[in-house]
Formats: sequence, structure tokens, C-alpha cells
Amino acid sequence: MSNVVHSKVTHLYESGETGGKREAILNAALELFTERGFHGTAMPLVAELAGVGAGTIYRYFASKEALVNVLYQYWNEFQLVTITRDVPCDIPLRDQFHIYWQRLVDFAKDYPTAFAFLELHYHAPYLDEKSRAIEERGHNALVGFFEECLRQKIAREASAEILASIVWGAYVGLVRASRNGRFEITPEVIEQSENSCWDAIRR
Amino acid sequence: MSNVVHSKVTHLYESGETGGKREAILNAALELFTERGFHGTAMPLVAELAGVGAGTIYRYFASKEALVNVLYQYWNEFQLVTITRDVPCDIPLRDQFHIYWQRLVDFAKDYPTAFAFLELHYHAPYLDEKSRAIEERGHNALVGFFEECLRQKIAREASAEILASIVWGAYVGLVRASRNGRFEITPEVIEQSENSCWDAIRR
DNA sequence: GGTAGAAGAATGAACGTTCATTCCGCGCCT
DNA sequence: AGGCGCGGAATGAACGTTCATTCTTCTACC
Repeated sequence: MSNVVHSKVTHLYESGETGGKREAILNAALELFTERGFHGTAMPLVAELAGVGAGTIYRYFASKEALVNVLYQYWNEFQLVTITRDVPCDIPLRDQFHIYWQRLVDFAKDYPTAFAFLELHYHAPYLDEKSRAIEERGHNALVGFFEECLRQKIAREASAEILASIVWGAYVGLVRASRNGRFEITPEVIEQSENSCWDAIRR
Repeated sequence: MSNVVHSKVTHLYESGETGGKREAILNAALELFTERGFHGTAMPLVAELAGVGAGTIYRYFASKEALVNVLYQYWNEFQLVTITRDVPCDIPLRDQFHIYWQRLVDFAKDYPTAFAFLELHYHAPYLDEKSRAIEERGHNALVGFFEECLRQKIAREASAEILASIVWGAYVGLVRASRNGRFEITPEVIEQSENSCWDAIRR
């Protein structure tokens, strides 16, 4: 059913190559948790979509909560690395922002389910300490950028936390609307929204 | 427990004054659905927080789904009316935006739980047609404003849908961050964010 | 190279628990 | 005294999880 997704991101999950069952479970859980929510998804359903027995899941994950936390940590970490890696810090902040925005939109385009999953489970009560920690790391990276904008007097006078929440919120709003079929995210839309967001925070 | 909230919004729910049980159930459900999610909230727990018997809920609501839909419709409608009512259309759009932004922030401040509830259940699969319809009405109202901005050549060249998703996203991001304790929403913050968002969409 | 046997991975029926919902006896108001 | 609204124990379905069993894979020895 979701074999395309499987083959696409299989290599991404750390694994000792046990026949791909762990990956199949993770991909099935990602899909179902995203569409139906954590409490709305029954474990046997995950097993069915993954093409494994119900008991098999518990050979790889201690519990349903452990499963959702592994998913959350994996994708949050992956998102953070994908967006922030190798961004030159010796170019103007406006140009850095261009790179970041492009990568944000690309991530949502390349991994739409993962993006929706992360959004849906943001700050969920069943996330453990490790999930919260990586959540916090991402937030700090975002805020850090705007602090640098403030230091260089490029951003308007507002706390970095506020600028971060506005830009991140706009990003989420944009992707969510496109996911709901409001519009397609074309290169033109990416450029327009990037300029919008930059104008929202620049001095 | 949440008596303050009860006494505050009791009058808002349409009711034939049955002793306030319907309102108590609605308020308890609002609180619990918001904090634990729809599937994560057990009906007996709702009954306990509402201070009624478990069976009593079913005297007022046909099912758990009916309950969440009544809540969603009520608060979405209330939000829409609160934000859009009596806004003069003969003043500059920039001034209209000022009013809208103030009301949006006020709504989130006055009804933080309702705001979080609406955000959490946006586009949830268990929402019925009527809930979707009022969801759509709100969206159209928002988009309509930006269409007028485009007509008057005040907004930058981008589709109204895109401008709407960015501004609404920024609003949600701002409120969510303050809800997570990142900052307080002071009059200064409201003004800064309003200017931010206007600059994001203006020509 | 082929076969026997061990080891561990996978299974899905079964378990105890918890859920949404029902139902019936109690108590309050007239 | 009667009737209506209420509470909370009862109910059956569905949940997350377990475990006895089967299936697969790999090794060792002839």
C-alpha cells in the first residue's frame, strides 16, 4: 500500500537490517498516527498496514508510547539537520534566510506526512523527556537565528521569541493550507512567502 | 475546579436552563479534549469533571462525537462573530486590520482553552459536515478581507489564500508560543506583531 | 552438498483492562 | 403519590499487550 514511501525512506531509519520490519512498522505508524492521531490509532491496525503480526511490533518497541517517541525523535532530529546543515554563516542574514526558507518548504514537500506528524504531536502529553529535548533544540536554533538578526540590527525591535513564533507560524500555516488543497506550492509561492516573512521581521 | 470558567461562559451556551448541567458538561469536555485530545479523553472523566453522572451526558448529547461537534461548532461560530462583528467597512483596510488583529489576540486571551481547542481539532476526521461548513465560513471571511486588500492594490501580489494562510499562521504561532510560556502577550507585543503581519502582506 | 538440529524471529489468538454507552432504581419536586 | 431527571453500576466491544506456538534461518557434521 505505502510501499513507495517505504522504499523511499527505509535507509533513513537506523537499523541492523532485520528484514525491514522495523522500518515497515515505523512507516505505518507515521502514516496512521498522522491521519488518525495517537489515541485514535489501534496497534493491530499499525501491524496490518506494516504487514507484520501484532506481536512483532513489541519485538522492536517496548510500547505504543515508545513507538511514537522514536518516531517523533527521529523525524524532529532529521528535520533539524536537514534544514540547518551546512548553512554558511559568513553571508548576509537575508541570504541565510533565503536558504532556510527554501529548505523548510522543501522538507514539507519531500516529507509531507512527517511534517504533519511533527505538527500534530507538537507538545503532546505522551512525549517523553528526550522528545522534549530535541523539540527544544529546534526551537533554540530558530530563535538563535533571529537573535543574530537583532544583534546585527537587521530585524525590527521585538524579542527573538516573537519573531520566531511569527515566522514559524506563517510557515506552518502556509504548508497546512497547501496540504488542505488551498493552493499549490510553486516556486513563485515560495518566493512570495519568503519575501512576506522577511518583511515581517526586517527593520 | 474550573468553576471560574463555568461562571464566565455559562450564559454563552444556548440552553433551556436545566440546572446548568449541559453547560458543565460542555465546559468539562472543552477542557479535557483540549488537554488530552478527543480519543485520549474518557467520557466518565468528562462526567467527573462536570460533576454529573456518566449517563447524564447522554441525556444532552447523542454521543461523544456529537459532543465534540457541538463544542466545535459553538466555539467556531462564537470566534467568528466575536472577531468580525461590527467592523466598519468604510475605514482604510489598514485600520480594519488593526481592529481584527486586536480582536484575534483578545479572543485568544479571553478564551485560551477554546482557542487551543479549535486549533487542536481543526480538520479532525470526526468533525461532521456542519462543523466543516462553519470552518469554511471562517476561512472565507479571512480570505475575503485579503481579496479586498488585493482589489484596492494595498496587498502585495500574491493570492488571497496565501496571504490568509501566512497571517493566520503567524497569529496561531504567536498565541501558541505565549501559551507555552515563551513570552507574555503585552500591548507592546500586540502592536509589534500587528505591524509584522501587516508588513508581511502589504505592497 | 545435504541433512539434523538448534536458535531466534514472527505470529495471532487470548488476556486483562478500559472504553463508550445503556439501564434501572433512587430521590426530588410538585 | 406520582413522575421526571439523575447517578453510577453494568455491559459488551475494543484496546494494548502477552505468550505459547510455528516458521525461518543458520550451523555443524557426515
